[in-house]
Amino acid sequence: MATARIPEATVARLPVYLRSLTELAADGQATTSSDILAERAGVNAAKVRKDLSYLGTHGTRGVGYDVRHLVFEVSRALGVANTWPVIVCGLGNLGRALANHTGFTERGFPVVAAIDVDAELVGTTIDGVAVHSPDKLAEVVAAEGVAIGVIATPAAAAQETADLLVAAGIRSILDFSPTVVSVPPDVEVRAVDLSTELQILGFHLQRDLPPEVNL
Amino acid sequence: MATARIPEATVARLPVYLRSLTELAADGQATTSSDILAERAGVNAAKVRKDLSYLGTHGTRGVGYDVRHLVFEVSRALGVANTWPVIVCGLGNLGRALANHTGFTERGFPVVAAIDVDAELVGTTIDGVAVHSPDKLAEVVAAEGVAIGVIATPAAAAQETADLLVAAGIRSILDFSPTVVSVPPDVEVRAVDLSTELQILGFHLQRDLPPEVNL
DNA sequence: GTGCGCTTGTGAATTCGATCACGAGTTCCG
DNA sequence: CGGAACTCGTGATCGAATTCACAAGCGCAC
Repeated sequence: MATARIPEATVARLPVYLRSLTELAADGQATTSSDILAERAGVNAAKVRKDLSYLGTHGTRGVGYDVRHLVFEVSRALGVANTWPVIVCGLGNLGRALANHTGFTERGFPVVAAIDVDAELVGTTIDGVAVHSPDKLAEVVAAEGVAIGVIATPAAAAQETADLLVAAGIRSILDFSPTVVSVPPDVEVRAVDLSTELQILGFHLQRDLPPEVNL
Repeated sequence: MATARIPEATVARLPVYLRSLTELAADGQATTSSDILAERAGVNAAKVRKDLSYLGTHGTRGVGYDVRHLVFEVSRALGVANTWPVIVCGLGNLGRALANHTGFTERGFPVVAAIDVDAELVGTTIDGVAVHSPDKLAEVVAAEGVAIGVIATPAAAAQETADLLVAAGIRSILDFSPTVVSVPPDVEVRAVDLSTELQILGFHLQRDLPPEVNL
């Protein structure tokens, strides 16, 4: 019962397993194996088995896993039954795209509000999402039961936005700005930095084309 | 000269260091220490020193690092001098935001073209980016010297898109679709999955609020 | 020039994650 | 019922990344 500690690396893979399992279920597969799951999730079979073992999940030796039961187990581990309302801060290109993104609501992360400094936007709604001014943030968070803040502001406003979110009681932040925001230790920040991702790809490209030696 | 192997984890941090260093330079700091850099980059000082040591970089004991020199070293390691043209595949909410995003060009990743299946869009330009039909992909890639493909299509089209990119000779892919695409081993894929990120945050939220025991 | 405070660079220790390899349970066939 | 084929669960091993801790180098003050 006491779900022992699940390693961070495993947690990061659970959503992928869950998607693969959902597909398998949709395909009418009643049962599956670590090999098949591994193939679908793009990892190796031993890792799948070890990851699933942390859930206390029991497959059946010689047979495999029951797809529906595994969907249930992984869902429970991830807490998919819960709904975590999200607020999007910053309605530039990216913020707008995120506010509109339908995939979030489907997975239990409805975007319930947005924040922007632009007085023209405040008071309007964007795809059904009401836009508020930053100084209303705490109020909105409380009213809507917001659990997760998304930072999609320009870099210069990111730290300030993070501070507002923290002050409003938010403890989970998804940060798309190209900065490192600092927050109290009990707040979790996941940074998604598109430029960094590209730069990592660029690094490897450069590495694979070595003839160019210096600048 | 022979830049020994730089660990993957270090490569992923170099862009962050580079940003911090650029800020420090803009602030007029001529010199800095691993402590200050660590603070700015959100990591610890020993890690900064070890990471920088892989670059063969030499700071000065008792003094610290010369900011300009370090900017130069990190830039060279990352190959920032190079320009890697990008093509965006799929012009939904996210694809459009990415195509418009100005930050990419600034960092050497200009979006030079876009692909979409929608016949209404093909032939138009979105923020100066020409939209082509998927069957022109190889042609466009060759003409524009595209180095990196971004997949921003719906999940169902992601694998197909990846196959097209690979066939067109692309070896670096940034994948925003909530899927695992399979590609030949010499192609690098970095997956950025927004739903997964949210689910990981959700997992920790659930963990920190344990009173709810079962469902 | 000597000593002190500061900061780097790096071997050593530790932690964490990935992978291997195999024992054990299950099904099915003859 | 016996054996073959299959697949899970997991201890053991391996490797990568992080962290520790300290010797060595530098600059300044006196």
